[in-house]
Amino acid sequence: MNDASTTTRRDSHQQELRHDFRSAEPRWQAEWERRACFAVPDVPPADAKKYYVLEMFPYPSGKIHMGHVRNYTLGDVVARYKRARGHMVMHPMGWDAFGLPAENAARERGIHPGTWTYQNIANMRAELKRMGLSIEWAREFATCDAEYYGQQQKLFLDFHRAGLVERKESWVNWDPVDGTVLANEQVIDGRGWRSGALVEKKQLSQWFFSITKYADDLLRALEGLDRWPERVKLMQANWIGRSEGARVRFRLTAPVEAAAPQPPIDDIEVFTTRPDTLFGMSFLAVAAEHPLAAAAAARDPQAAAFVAECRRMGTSEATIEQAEKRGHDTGFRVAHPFIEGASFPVWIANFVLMEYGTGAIFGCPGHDERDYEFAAKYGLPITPVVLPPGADPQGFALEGAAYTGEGTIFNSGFLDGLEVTAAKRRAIEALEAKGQGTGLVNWRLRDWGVSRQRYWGCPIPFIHCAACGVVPVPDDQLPVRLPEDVDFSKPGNPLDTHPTWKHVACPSCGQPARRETDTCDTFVDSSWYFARFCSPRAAVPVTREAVDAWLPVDQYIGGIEHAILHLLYSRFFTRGMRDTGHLAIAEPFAGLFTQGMVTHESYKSADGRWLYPEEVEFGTAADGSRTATLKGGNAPVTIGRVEAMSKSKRNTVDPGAIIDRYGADTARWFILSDNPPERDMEWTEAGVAGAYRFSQRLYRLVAAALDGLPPAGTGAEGATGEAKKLRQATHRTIAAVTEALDSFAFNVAVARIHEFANAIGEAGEGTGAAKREALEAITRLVAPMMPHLAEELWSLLRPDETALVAELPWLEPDPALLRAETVTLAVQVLGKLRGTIEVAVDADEATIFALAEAEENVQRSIAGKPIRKRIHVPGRVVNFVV
RNA sequence: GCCCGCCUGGCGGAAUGGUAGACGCAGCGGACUUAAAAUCCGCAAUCCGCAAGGAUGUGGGGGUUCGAGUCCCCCGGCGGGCACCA
Repeated sequence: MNDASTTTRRDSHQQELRHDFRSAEPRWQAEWERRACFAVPDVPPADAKKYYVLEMFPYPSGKIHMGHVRNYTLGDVVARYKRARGHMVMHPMGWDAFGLPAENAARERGIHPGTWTYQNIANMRAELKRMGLSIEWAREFATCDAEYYGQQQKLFLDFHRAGLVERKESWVNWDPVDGTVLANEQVIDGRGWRSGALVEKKQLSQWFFSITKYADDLLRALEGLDRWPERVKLMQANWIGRSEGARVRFRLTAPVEAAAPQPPIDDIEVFTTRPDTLFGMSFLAVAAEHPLAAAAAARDPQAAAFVAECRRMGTSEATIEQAEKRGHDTGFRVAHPFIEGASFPVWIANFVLMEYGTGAIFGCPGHDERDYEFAAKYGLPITPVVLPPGADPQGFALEGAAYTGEGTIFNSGFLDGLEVTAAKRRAIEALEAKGQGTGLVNWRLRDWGVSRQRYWGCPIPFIHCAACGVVPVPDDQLPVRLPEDVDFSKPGNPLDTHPTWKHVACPSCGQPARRETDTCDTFVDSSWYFARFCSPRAAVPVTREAVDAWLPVDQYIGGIEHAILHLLYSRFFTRGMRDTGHLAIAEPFAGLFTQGMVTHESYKSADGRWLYPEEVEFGTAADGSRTATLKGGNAPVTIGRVEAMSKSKRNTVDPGAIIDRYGADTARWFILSDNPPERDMEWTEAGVAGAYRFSQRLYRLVAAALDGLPPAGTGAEGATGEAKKLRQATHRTIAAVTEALDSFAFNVAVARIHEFANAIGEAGEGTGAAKREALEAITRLVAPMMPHLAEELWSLLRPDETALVAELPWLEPDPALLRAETVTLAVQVLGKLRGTIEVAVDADEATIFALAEAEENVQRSIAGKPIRKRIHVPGRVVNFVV
């Protein structure tokens, strides 16, 4: 099979009309670099229109993948387009360089995490540069640079001074064999991924950022983010999870001896959004981590066994909620706040989360699905207290499920007859009057635990002193650097097991003390990097003049998988930095675009092995369907599903190989042309080959026309006939591509450029100046997408021009050429298309109706029936109702 | 389990509530060539029909409307997130 890398020896004319991307792409990249086309000052001049384009920075895994290529291509189109529109564009790049994979590499291959990371960065930087991105590399940094994480430590201390940092107990996944804390993804079916040991929950004292202090503001401010996708705002709102309800105190019928040396427990607090259903209560349930569960476990081995079992479930909410609902009756009982003399059993339940509300619920199985399932399983009573509209209170019974809709309260004493909303209010009033509870707004959002018991992260800058407590590291001792000499052969956190690193003098009293050995969650690193880019070498976290000028990011682009956590943490961090005087704004990202994933077919050999695409050869079966066999043999291969590219499925395509074979412009063009950027795209060999053909066609279109073109600058005004038609196509395409780029419809922009290329190809002789105008226009319209080819074409069309396309302004369409003289209207009868008519754009309605009615096929459909209604949508449609 | 999306020809997709399928990929036919590749031209949702034309059609079912891919309700399939992967 022939391909783009085969040098074909044919007549010299053909040879001449072939775009040699291999020499052109590096040449233009060097020229952009030489002219510093993409450099901007930290503080732009006052009259500059600034525009900050940022793609989510990559984790330096070693090689760029197609997801990166897609992400950075999208961002680069925006950056180049906005620059052409007259903005001063900042477009930086860096590395999200701390994290688990570097430690895994260290354990598995004995390579130092730092060495591994910086090698990966060098590789990936070179690969990204080959894409021809309009990035200002002078701003580059990695989060594992001490210059970066040292400034992060300053922010940590500033946040601490501002009351945004606290220490709390929290639960982690603990691997008892490896002696390490496990990430959720390292827990597989309840076992540690390396040791295979059953994972336990363990309580540790950890560092937290007080994100909940901003819960209300983080929720309200979503409204103002008018250039964010609605679904992302919705996901964030649900995550923050504001709910109105009540805190209810249930008195234990007898005090319970607490497990730890603490005063006995005599009541349990519950949060509920349904105080209206209190009369439907049938049990109370606490989380396995609740003090009352501990008290039960202390005196009852069965309760202890159940609590231990819950501890083996891990900390992931998905695991907990998907597990079968199970419980254990503690034997304790609580009194009902309203029903004199009534009491209910207290259970420990595996679906109650300690982190939400108070870690305890009251169960009303009649009107809550989870409570219903639980009550049905353990034979607990189910009393309906909400009567659906129109139901009969005498004969009403729940049929196999809870009723969670609106209705009227019954079986509920003083609440009877009230609607749900009114009953909630009345119940809260009654609770408050009796001192048994209070109305309350509760949030699902929890404080952000940032402690990680790992080496490859930003050290948390505190020192533990027996005498002085937890003492901040003084500013002049920052950064707290990671030690270089670390031993990954021992279990546990290498910082903790390091012989000397943690032993320091207390900054306050000078006595021997211990350094904090926890490092930061890597989400902290990515929560302010966008601000650091504005003044990347500053000796402070950010310089005010730079961030005040450049922030917020005007267009942020990245994967939908970050819709909640990364974006929420960055919004929190920006508020924290504002309140500690580093910034003036609250919202970091004015515009957000979330791209889809890159997918590919997967392939499996007969023995069930995943195969790389380059190991497979394709053919066509007798029935026309595609077949696949192993290359260099004919062992059958199964073509599997199209799914997200992943190393484990081996359905990956190496961007480097694609650029070698087709060039960066082709890769970029295919990615943009395939589908809308917010959707998942499928990488196909045929698609990229098609994109390559188009790039060559464009080159031929220009190169073949050169000899016949009038000199540059020849006016095309006053053109008639063919030439005018071409000029209309030119200006309509400028308008259409501009609109498409403004709305992220890059695939539509590509389609319009294809149509335009067809129109130029069809344009007849004698269109001289109009043809030059068209070729120059198409060159400049493709420039954000295929920047190297555009420079090459521009140099052919304007050999004497000194400016690069990258330095030219965007084109403006001539409104006079956008107008049409006639318009085609669809003519419908009863909403069904029966014909079309061509009318002058300014034709009056009577003329249009007469013309439409006269149309032969329309006549046949009306068939003499009287017309009851005539509808005319100007420029679109005529509809007759008969 | 909970929250959020997506679903249109063989494939990717286009379409301010107004001619569904633009444009591209793959396919088929033709031109060029000794031949192939490359290139250029043409055809193409499905079914019926020689044609004119008709019927069906945007995951399935229902609704609103003169008119629904688009708005509303229910269902199905696929995907993202669920707080220590990044």
